[in-house]
Amino acid sequence: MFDTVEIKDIKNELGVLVKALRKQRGLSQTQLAKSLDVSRTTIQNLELGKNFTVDTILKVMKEMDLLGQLKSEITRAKTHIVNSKSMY
Amino acid sequence: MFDTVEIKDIKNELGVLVKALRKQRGLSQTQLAKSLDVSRTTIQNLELGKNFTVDTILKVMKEMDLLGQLKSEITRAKTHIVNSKSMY
DNA sequence: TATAAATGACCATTAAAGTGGTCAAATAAG
DNA sequence: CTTATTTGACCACTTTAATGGTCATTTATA
Repeated sequence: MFDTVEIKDIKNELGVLVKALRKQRGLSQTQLAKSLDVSRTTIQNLELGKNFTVDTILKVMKEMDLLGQLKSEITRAKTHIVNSKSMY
Repeated sequence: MFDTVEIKDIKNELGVLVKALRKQRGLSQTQLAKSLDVSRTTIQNLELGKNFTVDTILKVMKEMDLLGQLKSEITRAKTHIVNSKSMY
């Protein structure tokens, strides 16, 4: 019914998304890296689906004004837990 | 109007969320760490809002069956980009 | 088409995440 | 209350993400 989503897939998807967001704003990897105070290699690895830290992805999301939305999602998830019966 | 969300805040929120999910399933840090094949220290740092890698959080989310939802969110975000005029 | 800019790939080095261990304090269970 | 379990805090060590650089190839621009 639902095929299993792999961690590698998610990292690849995130990379593609970051690249799209960057292009949308007309920035090169070098420009984005500079404004986030990270190296171009870090941006490159992120976009290519390698492993990276949350700090890196959150810096990108902050630059793209996506932190508020993320916080909302987390709050939503938390509410969902509180309202659900344990099941375990 | 909107107060700025800080990266540190998001990491703290994520930590609280992971802890809640873990408790919901009645697991100790040691048990969760073992099932994800990471150290307890890694789980502890994640829950306490320290820096960590995406692999770590994605392992947790996979265990909690949250990878499908995350993929949906990413797809949604991508669609949003495609449909929006550049503005930059 | 020629030229410039951007990207992917690689490499040596540095910084930091992850590991496995211990111990004291907090929480849960008896 | 007493005991057992869990958790937060450290610490030395290992692994790996991040850095800064170069170079070849792809893509955009004049």
